[in-house]
Amino acid sequence: MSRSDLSQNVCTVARTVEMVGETWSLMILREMFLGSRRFDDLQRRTGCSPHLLSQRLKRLEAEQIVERRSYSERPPRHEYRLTERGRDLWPVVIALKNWGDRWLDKTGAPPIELTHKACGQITRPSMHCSACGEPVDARSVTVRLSPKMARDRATADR
Amino acid sequence: MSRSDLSQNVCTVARTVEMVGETWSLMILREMFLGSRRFDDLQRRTGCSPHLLSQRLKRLEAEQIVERRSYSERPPRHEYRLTERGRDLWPVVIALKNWGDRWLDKTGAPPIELTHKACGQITRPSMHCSACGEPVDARSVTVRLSPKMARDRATADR
DNA sequence: GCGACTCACTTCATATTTTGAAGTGAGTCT
DNA sequence: AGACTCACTTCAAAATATGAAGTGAGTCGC
Repeated sequence: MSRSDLSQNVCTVARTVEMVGETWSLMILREMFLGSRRFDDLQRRTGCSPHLLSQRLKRLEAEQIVERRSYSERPPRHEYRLTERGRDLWPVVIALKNWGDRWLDKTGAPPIELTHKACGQITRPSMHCSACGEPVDARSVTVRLSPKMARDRATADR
Repeated sequence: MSRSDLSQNVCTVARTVEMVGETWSLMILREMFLGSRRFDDLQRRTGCSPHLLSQRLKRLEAEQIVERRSYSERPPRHEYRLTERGRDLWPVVIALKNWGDRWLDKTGAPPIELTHKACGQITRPSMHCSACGEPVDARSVTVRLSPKMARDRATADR
């Protein structure tokens, strides 16, 4: 199965992975959440080659995750902005950050520090149950697949 | 900059992306969170080629995200299990799922349904502030970079 | 009005990765 | 004995990524 066949998958994780689950797409998203908007900034701060950056931005634009807009006619200048769809990928980047801060950082002081505007405290957002509000992890839930998803996986068994 | 240079990055997001931010690694993780443990199951249910699956599992094992263990001497049989480190990647997969459920699913019934064991309710975990417990998103936080991280990004500017 | 510079890319040759089909080897099952 | 399962490995072809160099519109300083 080729990577792009994932878009046909019933599983929404698979389809999301197909859209943004590439190294440089994730790096571009990180960088945009840190505030970069311009091509050159993205290129230097992510370390991505201009060729690939250009390809990735086109894809992210086609997927309506980023928007390309002109902010000056003369000289002609553009910038890339996250759409609502794009901003909604924030938890993915935060989840990656949390894992890295916990398991890869040796200094104890994470390279990116977040402050919650509303409460003014330094925060490290984590997953909570939407029903009861308690923290949740892999072990605190049970999984149920929709019939369609179960069939999809069964079909792959042939 | 090549993909593997990301591991030298100060940013823990970059380093995490380098470790697990590949299409098939993420698919393997999804599948393991759904309960698959055996090579063949992973292969068929993710759709990954056996060659690549083998490579990815070796990498995930080297990174101590999964553990390979024998569950039968004769016949010789192995299974792969998530370590604690691996289980801690759950929020990444959930964040991908949430995004996909919101933006890609047209049916309204997500293919994977989670139930919180403690409260018995169907749940869709989301990010909450670790300090005050309120829900947080991209717009509700301010970002501060550590001096090292700021330097790292500045250096890339040369 | 010339040369240097910035931004936002594109082009191209080379290198690396992925894909998919086929094969392997230990062992069980009938 | 033959078919089958599991857990892979091998290999060639195809797809993708990398990195250096180039482009073109425009500005800035002298």
